[in-house]
Amino acid sequence: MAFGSSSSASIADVAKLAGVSTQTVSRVANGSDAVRPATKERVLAAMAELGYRPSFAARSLRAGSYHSVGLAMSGDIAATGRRYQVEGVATAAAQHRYAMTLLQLPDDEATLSEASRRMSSLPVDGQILYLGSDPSDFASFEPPAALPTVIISTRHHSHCATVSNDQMGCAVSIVNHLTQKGHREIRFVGGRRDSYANVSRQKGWEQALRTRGLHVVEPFHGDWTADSGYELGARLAQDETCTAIFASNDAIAVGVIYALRDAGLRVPEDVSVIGVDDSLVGVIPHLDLSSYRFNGTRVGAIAFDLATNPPEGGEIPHILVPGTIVERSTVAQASR
Amino acid sequence: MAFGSSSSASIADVAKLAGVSTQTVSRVANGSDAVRPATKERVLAAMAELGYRPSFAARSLRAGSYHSVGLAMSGDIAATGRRYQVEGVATAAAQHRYAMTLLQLPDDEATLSEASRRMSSLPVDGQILYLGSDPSDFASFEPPAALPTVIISTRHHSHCATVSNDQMGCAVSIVNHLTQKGHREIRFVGGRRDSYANVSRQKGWEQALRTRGLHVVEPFHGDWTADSGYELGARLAQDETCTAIFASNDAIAVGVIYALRDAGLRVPEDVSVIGVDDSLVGVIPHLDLSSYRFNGTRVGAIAFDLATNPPEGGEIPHILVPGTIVERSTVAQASR
DNA sequence: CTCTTGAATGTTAACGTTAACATTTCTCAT
DNA sequence: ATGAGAAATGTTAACGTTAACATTCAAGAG
Repeated sequence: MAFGSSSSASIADVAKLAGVSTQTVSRVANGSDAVRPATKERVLAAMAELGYRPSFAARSLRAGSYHSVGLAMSGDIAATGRRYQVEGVATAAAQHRYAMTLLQLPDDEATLSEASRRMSSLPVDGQILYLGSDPSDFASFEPPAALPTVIISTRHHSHCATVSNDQMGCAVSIVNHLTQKGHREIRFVGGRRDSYANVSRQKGWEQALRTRGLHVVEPFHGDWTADSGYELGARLAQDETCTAIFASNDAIAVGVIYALRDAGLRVPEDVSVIGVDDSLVGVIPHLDLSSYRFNGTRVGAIAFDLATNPPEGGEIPHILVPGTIVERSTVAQASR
Repeated sequence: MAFGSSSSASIADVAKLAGVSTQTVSRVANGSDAVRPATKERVLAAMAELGYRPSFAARSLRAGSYHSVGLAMSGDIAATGRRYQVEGVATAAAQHRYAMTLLQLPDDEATLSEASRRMSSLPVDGQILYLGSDPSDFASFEPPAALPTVIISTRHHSHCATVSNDQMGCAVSIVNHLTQKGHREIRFVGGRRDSYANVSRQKGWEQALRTRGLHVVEPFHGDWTADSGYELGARLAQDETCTAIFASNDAIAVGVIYALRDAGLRVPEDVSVIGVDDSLVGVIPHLDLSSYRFNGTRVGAIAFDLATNPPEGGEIPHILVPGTIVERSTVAQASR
């Protein structure tokens, strides 16, 4: 058992103990087959005895790359909607045997340039910036030449590749889904007005309705909670013509459903309700809620690819990843 | 604008362009005040022109440390219960201006030794291992001498510092809370039997009841979902004497509440219900659920401390971090 | 004008690793 | 035995940075 050796043993210490050159130790450490089994044994024994740990610093200095991708974030790692994308990047990295360096920024330093500045001195070959919906320097930010940069953002950026969930597409899909079931009076119930995602969903909904020549009723907005959904749902219950409701997230959808039921309407027989994020599975008894599930895994995978293997020239990519509808409860239009 | 320079500029390139020595560039890069303003200007200009990015590899090779902590995980980063601890580590790291290297392991490689082996070649000064509830090599694992190791685990380990949420303490607190309100017939509704957390909570509940000489009724177990909670709640509704229910998580608690109400009981007037994790805030209309909230931030902070600043000798720490009860709905015992 | 002093800048060496090349050792056909 | 060729191992140099020390320079005192 190692004893008192303060700093870790280097390849030279191992070499000396095993009676070989450092290069041979290096070969063993990297699994080269050009080492005699007997020698290999001795080296491995020496490594074990000294508790040898290869120096990442020296290796990557030599190699000129880190085999690691950086992810800069502000706010909660695991807030709904965010978590799957973070997980997606981590999974993509794991699959490529890359490490991932996570840099969490305090909210008051959550700008692209600050994130990039900090990331520059970390061991990463590429960076993925995933800040709040709208960092203050979004337009003016220029990525460092030495570090391939990807922004997770619904907005297009003039210098950086961008990827994100397709918020507009989400709305269009949902409207599609409902119209295919015969619904023509489809209302939108929004979350916070200052949320980019919420605004995009509303925009997509409105646009999809107009394309089809359907009736657009000015939507209500709340604050993403079920209680706010309930309140807005109670108002919508007065709307005699409405047969389908698109809620901007699942909590709102749940609130709306409860309000409709409390107003004597049947869900889904009278009114179909669908949410977004598919975040409430298993959490409410006897409630199967249809929802739109984003594909965070794919967003993460694409962000990883673009950051570690940036396209040479040409267009700057702006990729919107579609999700899918998880159908559990909406029904064909019925008369009310 | 930089143009075509394939690999990043080094300190030597900057020095040459600015007409100074590399040491002066180094001084500027590290904010030393022993550089004349005019010189500093020239160096900064050269850095900007070349898109200079300091080499993490060279710096840490020189320094002998990485200023970074590793977190190895298996499974979902953001599963309930896990997310706050991950976030806690990330936050602690950010506060100390450390980076965090996240290593995600596929489920079939989720052993402590594999995690440690992979982490050994990453740029970290210490590692935090946070695998599933019970990795196969928990008992036999020996941490590498060169890498301070902390395991996030409720179990005690003979060679590694361990930290975790105090599951037993959670149960004891909840029983305390309910007995203080006068409840004496307190039932437990469990999640999955193969979950370490669930088993600990049950054990703590049983122990706390016995200490007080209270009646212990053999608990039901389900699968963590609200539907399973509903089913078990429906059975408990038959239990005429029960006045308080401790559900092993919030979804179960919700299921139980609905079942009790459907059986004609009032919650909380007839029966108080409390859950664990405080995970359902804002997602169910008009439902304020009392819950036990773990202190993941503190678990993360302690894990970070132990990993980056390991105690010299003496006892191997095993720290259980208590959470707090978030009281929203339980009431004093009433007759039924 | 010289000397002293301190500020500014430069030089050297070392951190641990591995690609590229050089050397030694082994194996086997003659 | 001998030499050719292959296999195993060794040597050198370079990756980019900065601490420690060395040198140069500027400014003020005498």
